[in-house]
Amino acid sequence: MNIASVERDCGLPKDTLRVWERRYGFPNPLRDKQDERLYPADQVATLRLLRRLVIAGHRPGKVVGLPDDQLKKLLEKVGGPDDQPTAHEAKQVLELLRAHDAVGLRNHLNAMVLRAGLGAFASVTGPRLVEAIGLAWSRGGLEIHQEHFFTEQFTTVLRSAINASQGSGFPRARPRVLFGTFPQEPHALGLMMAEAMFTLQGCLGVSLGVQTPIPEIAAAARAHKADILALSFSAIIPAAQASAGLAELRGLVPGTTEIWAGGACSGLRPKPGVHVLRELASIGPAIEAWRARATLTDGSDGPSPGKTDQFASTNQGEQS
Amino acid sequence: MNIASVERDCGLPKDTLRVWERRYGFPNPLRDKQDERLYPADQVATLRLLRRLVIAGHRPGKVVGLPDDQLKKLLEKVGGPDDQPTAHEAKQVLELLRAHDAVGLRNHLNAMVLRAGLGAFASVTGPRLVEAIGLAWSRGGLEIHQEHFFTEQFTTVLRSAINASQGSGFPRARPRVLFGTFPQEPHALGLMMAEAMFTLQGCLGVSLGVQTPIPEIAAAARAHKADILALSFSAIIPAAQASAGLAELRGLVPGTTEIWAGGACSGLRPKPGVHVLRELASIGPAIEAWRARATLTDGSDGPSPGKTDQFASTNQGEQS
DNA sequence: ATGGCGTATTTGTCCAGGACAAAATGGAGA
DNA sequence: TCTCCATTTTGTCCTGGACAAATACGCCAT
Repeated sequence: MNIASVERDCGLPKDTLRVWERRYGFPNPLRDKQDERLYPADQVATLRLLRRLVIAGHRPGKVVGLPDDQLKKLLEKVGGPDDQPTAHEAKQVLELLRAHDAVGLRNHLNAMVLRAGLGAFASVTGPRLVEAIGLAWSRGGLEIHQEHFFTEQFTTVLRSAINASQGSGFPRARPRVLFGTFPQEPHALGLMMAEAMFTLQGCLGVSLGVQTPIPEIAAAARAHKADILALSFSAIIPAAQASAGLAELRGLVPGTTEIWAGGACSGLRPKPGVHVLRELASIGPAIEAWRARATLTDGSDGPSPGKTDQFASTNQGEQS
Repeated sequence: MNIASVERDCGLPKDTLRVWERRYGFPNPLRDKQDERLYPADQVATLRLLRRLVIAGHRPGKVVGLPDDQLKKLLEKVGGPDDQPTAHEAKQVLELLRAHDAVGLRNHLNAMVLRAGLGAFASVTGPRLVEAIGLAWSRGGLEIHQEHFFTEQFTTVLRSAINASQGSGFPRARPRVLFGTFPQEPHALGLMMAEAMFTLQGCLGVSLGVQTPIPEIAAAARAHKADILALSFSAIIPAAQASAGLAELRGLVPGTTEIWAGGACSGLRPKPGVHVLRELASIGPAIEAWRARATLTDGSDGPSPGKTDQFASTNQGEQS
């Protein structure tokens, strides 16, 4: 396996792979006749363990080079003790995942949506479930393909629930909302849960999907005459990048378009012209507030700017 | 904009950006105080044009360094003259896209599915539409965000059609099908259209989504006891990589699991243990053939291997 | 003990410029 | 017109050095 394949499969950049080898002596790939690195399968597997540990907060210098069994022992400890209520809710999902029961998983997720209602599912149950699955993965209790499989089923269930709720209710023309993520952000579930929350308020949202270049997001916002630009940030986005990207975006879209940012990214801070919604449940009230502002200013061009800080709730429940 | 951002936004690897600069004198980025490249926005825009031209078959040595207006002139010529029937079908969709009409686009796509029926849509109309949109993009007639937007709407419509058809019809337990793409392949539409074709035959398919590492695909196939592993390849996958990946995968899954590969990738060739389906419409007959083989061998462990070449149709209509 | 702050270490990303194989091109001969 | 071989083009990989941002550590004051 060459260095480009390892980069794709493990998510570790080429430069990082080379510098780990230089500094820590691991990985220790073979070389082909042109002196290019050839990574054996077992080292690639170890690199995947290492990536999980690094994401979980371990420092490369402390863990790179350790034998596999020690790495696995460390992995079991990440994330602290099991969160009881979450564990209970997620337990059955994990069991279905481990049993590879596609039909059962789909039915179970559908039942969860029906029981909780779409609003509670998208703002509370769903995020909690996604977090639990991510935690299980980082502990090594799930294979990558099981996480892919979960994502796919979750997407299907939530998407059809959104579609179903779109026709009903009280559809309103405004605010017009555009959804998207930055190019660094491949995580689609947080975005979709946000979309659900907006849909429940009668907004007909339009999604660009994940990983759209910032100038393109801005161009789309202008083209759609969006009232609100909703961006989702998972924990993997470095705080500085999120901040810089939001500033760039703020400069590219008209002042009448509000920017709402949410997600588990720790570096998300409210700034002039950028609202931060710490949890998905606050989307509903925020839309109501927007509409109140809109009618106040005659509703033709959206609300006037200002009153930013009412969005900066202190709660920090949500995750991507 | 630093080199990593440009890599993400333009899809050109860092090494390529540096070597173009060295060889052709373009791009010609500024430098910050640590002597690192800073790309101005206009050069990034030109790089996007260049990427389109290179994908369309132009050689970097001939086009890198040319002024923007010449590049745009070249872009208008790529893809040959308009394909008349396709152009007619896609015209309204393009108009809706250019008008940023979310509701209209959704309704139009839904109407297309209803008019053609899911089978014809997923195997003929849909691929043709996707190809026309891709062509329009490579000619510069569409912004990136418009293509994202189209993908999102297309996904939503097709996904709900698949869901709706899943309950009805004559669900059969076999064959069990697993869908996925290689890590290099981010294109989800081809995969989903294939999923639709399988679903119409009563298969309850399970999707891993895009970009799953090959060992993980194999692990999932074993875990789900898949009868068929369906892989989608778009034109961006180099022939050699597709071939090598399929060989690797073939060695990792049991002989009772068939591998079916399809898509616009030119390098896709049938080989021992790997079936190539050149067009989506051939999926239906192929499943019937599988079932005939399955009952022949008592249907408990799937059909015996062999009779590979019946799948290697000569037609080449499909695209990813 | 606890919290704030300045210094030291760690870590990821970038650079230059060379090398080479795979792919594409072009020309010669059948 | 087609096939085959030499030549050019092109992308990706290499080494080893550099540096800033992030993180940990030691110190002092409360």
